Amino acid sequence: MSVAAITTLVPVVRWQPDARGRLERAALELYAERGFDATTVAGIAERAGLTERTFFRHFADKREVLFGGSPVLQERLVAGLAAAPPSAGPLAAVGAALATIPETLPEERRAGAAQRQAVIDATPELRERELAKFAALTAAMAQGLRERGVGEPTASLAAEAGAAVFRVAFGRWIGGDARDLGTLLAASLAELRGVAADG
Amino acid sequence: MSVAAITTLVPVVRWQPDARGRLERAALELYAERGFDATTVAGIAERAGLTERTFFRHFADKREVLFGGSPVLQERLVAGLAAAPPSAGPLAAVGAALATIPETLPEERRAGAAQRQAVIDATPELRERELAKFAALTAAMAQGLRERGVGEPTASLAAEAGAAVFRVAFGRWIGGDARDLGTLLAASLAELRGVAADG
DNA sequence: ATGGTGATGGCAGCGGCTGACATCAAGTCG
DNA sequence: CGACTTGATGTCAGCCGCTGCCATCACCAT
Repeated sequence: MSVAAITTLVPVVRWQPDARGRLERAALELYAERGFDATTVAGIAERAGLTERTFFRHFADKREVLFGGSPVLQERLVAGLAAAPPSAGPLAAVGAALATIPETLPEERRAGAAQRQAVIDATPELRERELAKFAALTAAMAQGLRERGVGEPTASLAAEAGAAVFRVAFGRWIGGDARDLGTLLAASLAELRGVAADG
Repeated sequence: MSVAAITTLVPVVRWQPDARGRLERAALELYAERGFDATTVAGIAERAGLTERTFFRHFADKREVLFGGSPVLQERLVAGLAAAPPSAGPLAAVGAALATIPETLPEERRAGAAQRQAVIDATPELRERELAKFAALTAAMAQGLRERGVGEPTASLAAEAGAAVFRVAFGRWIGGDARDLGTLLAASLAELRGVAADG
């Protein structure tokens, strides 16, 4: 038996790629199968072919593993705000930022997003974390608006409005609305404008 | 030595009163002195003259001990909504509900509220819990408005507006604004109305 | 007296999370 | 080409949050 054959029996490369992604997928599967409370971090790591200690090197805690996409989304939104034409008003700039979201959440990810949301909705601890992520997102957008020269409280209000639009559109998207996310975002924003124009 | 004297050496009553309140005070003190993370539940219980096990009979977890007043506040707000005259519009009803808050948070509690808020602001885990409590409060107010016949999305928007007003007024109150909480709430609500009337 | 009730204590144990140290493939540089 | 560094992972010990289970015992009703 050659040396090459031996080294092939044992992993050729020391570590399989994308440890973080494997942990995220394993966690979502287990949370969906058994529930969040009945899932142990050791169990997640085992399914991912890793150890518990490694899990905590990638994620701060057992909840955070479901929110790995949050920083990406936040960066995109802030970048979208900065890229909006200077002439655009606060809500128009927010709309431009929201319009970049489908790049992060294309149609292929709809089913996965829905599964993830079902898990979150079923677990108080995860809903709490989701609120915190939303608050951070809203604060970042308010900051981005201020950097465009928007004053307070307009910046905070517009950011809150943007968050509300996202919530509504995202809920429709994972709820099975046939329209794509970009269309839903635009429609929800238009509805908000309609409501604001009334009473 | 009489039997009466002996029973006085050892506690006359089996348990000191207000175990829950003692735990709340001990926790706030320790969180303020050493920080949330450096405080153990066993330490809180010890300062309160109880055991760790008893702490968890009164509070679901280490964070919840700072939010014992939340259900009371929520009940008052919902009751205030229900008590507002039927002719009052959504935001006026919310204003009437907010006006009942100073009964729960009178001037004497300002210093304690400020200390508590400083601890919360210094601890991510506690800020997360605070967000959850606020969300619950907002949902309860939206529900109360719906029971007054207010439709969606007006009910949710008015509830969010009420929460924003409370946040602003409360922040000013614990920030040392000389006006009392009732005045601050009314002023903040008036400012919101002003903003809404503009662009 | 007798027995029920409710708040608390004591104890064992799981699991989340952390610090410290070891391992070892792959890259870097002389 | 060999020594040295780097970085992702493994291993282990240990604290602490949190829970289930059973015991205790003042108080209260009958």
